Amino acid sequence: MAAQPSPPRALSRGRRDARGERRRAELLDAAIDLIGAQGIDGVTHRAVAAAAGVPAASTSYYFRSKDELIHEALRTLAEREIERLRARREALGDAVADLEETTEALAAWIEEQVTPAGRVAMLAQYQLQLEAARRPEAREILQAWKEGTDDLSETAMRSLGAPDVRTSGILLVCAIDGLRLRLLASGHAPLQGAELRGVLRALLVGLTAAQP
Amino acid sequence: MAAQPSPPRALSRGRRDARGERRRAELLDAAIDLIGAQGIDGVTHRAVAAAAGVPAASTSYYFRSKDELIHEALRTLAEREIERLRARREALGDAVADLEETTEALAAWIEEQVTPAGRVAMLAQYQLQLEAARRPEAREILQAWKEGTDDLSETAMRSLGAPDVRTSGILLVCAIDGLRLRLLASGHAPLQGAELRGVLRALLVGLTAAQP
DNA sequence: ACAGGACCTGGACACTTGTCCAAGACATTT
DNA sequence: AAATGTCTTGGACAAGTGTCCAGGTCCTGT
Repeated sequence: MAAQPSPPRALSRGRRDARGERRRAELLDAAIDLIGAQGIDGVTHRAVAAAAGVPAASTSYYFRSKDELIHEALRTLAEREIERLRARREALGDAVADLEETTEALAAWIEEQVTPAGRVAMLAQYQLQLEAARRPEAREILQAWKEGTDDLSETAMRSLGAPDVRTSGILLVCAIDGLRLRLLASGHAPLQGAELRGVLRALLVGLTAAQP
Repeated sequence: MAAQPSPPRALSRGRRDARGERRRAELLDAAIDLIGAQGIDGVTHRAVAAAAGVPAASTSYYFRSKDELIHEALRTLAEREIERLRARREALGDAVADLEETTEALAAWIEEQVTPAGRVAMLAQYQLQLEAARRPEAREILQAWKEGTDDLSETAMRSLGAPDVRTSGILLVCAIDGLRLRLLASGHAPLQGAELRGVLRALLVGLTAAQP
């Protein structure tokens, strides 16, 4: 029996090469796009490889299994979005804010996400939420994300002088989540620019005024 | 050439027999459960048949294709939920309502849906919404459903004396949708009985008070 | 130049899937 | 009881899937 060299397959952890890192990232990007465009079950080794423009076996080289590929893709997506949230939160700071500017910021934030480019990320996020309803591993990924949105939302409500920032923060997050889902599902935007701002202003006013 | 008899396969429309109707309904029930428990792609001919306790070929006999099976299942689910909504709406009538009773009704409505039994229907609904973001056929099914929820929601806001029932109605629906999704995704209920009622009361107060 | 490792990939395997068929079981009408 | 149309189902098929392997290529350090 020849001395068995350390098995070359299925490394996927402990990489060294920069090329490898890059290709791995490309595969994850392709997987995220696929999740948004086709749903989680649209993610197959062959589809991901084709979308990334690489041969089929690559995905098996960089990921131990399809589950790991999907998991890593969702984790990566969450990481990015959390970073975006953190940046916004940073930009907001602790300054007291006007109702109008907050409304405008929110509307812009939402409209930016309804962009074709943003759609993918949103769809992938909702996919993740449904996944979380079923699999605890996904719940873990979602946890940090949720903290990010809650934090940003609380900050916004605090800057508006809301009495109970926790409750109203959660409500704001949920309302926007529901709004975005509605925008997604109905295809055409049911709430245009001015009307959307009206709705958001009403929501903010309501949440700010409410006493627990 | 023998005279070809009318092809016996793929009827799926134009049934006569009552047995057939019953089995078809059982298959649809099984499919709906599967959608809730495993997602839309958990629906396979064999899985549906197994869940319904019938041989595998049955599903192909009653449905022209897997797509038709899924479509019919989603349609059936929507039909049922719309009927539930209509009944609620009926019960509400046009009476002026107390903030407390509306809060209580809403909370009960939500808590009823977080039941294991209700979870399946909720999950299936969100699955449908994501499907609608991708396929126009699903959008059609969702349309009637959305009208039902909006109608009920507007009625509730009107009975509370809200100034703009359309806007606040939509917001109420979206907020509750977001809340339910959060409940689903986080597994454990993050908003218990009393706290949930607090949040809902705040939301209703806010929406009622807001001036457009 | 060369060795060693990481990277890369064409091809193969077992398995699941959607769909179909042909033959039988059953009910109802004649 | 015979006929007729529906229901029922075991089995088969091609297509697609996850995963693996054996051998290749490329880069980096010496």
